[in-house]
Amino acid sequence: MTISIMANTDILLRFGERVRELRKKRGWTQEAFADYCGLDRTYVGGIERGERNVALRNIEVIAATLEISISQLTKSL
Amino acid sequence: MTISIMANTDILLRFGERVRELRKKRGWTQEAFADYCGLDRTYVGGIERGERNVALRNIEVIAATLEISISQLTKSL
DNA sequence: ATGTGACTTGAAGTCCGTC
DNA sequence: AGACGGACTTCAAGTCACA
Repeated sequence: MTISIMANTDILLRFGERVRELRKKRGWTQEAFADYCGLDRTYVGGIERGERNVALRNIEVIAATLEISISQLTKSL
Repeated sequence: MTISIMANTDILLRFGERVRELRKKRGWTQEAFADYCGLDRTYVGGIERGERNVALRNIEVIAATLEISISQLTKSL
């Protein structure tokens, strides 16, 4: 029995899916979102695909851009 | 007026203080905690001093070792 | 509008030690 | 028990051209 649909998959994939979900909910493209974050478009793409082991400072930037706390951003992980 | 005592200070410092607080609450030394995490003792020391921009995989390891979720670990940040 | 490979540079992370 | 330094290796950060 699973707690969440994202349980038991890699943390980077789960984080990426979460970011993508929240970004899309706001109707933003990857490119626009990357601009808001002050990050490169391809870097954000890599995060959403679970290829980047994002560090705390960028996690903070992403949460701030989504206007939620880091705790909320990592809620379902 | 401040929301939290740790607001407006660097995210790395806040994270480090949070880790230190939770580690001490469990009565663990830095070295023992580092061993449990499978990380280097000097690295964990650096994290607690706010000198390390910890990435997601290690945040997950730290949370798991403390037996809490990442969301709980980053609750007060 | 996004995925991907290749790349450089700076920081993550380890291992030795001293105070 | 923990801060801190030097030297080292691995990896995250950040960018680009092209599909």
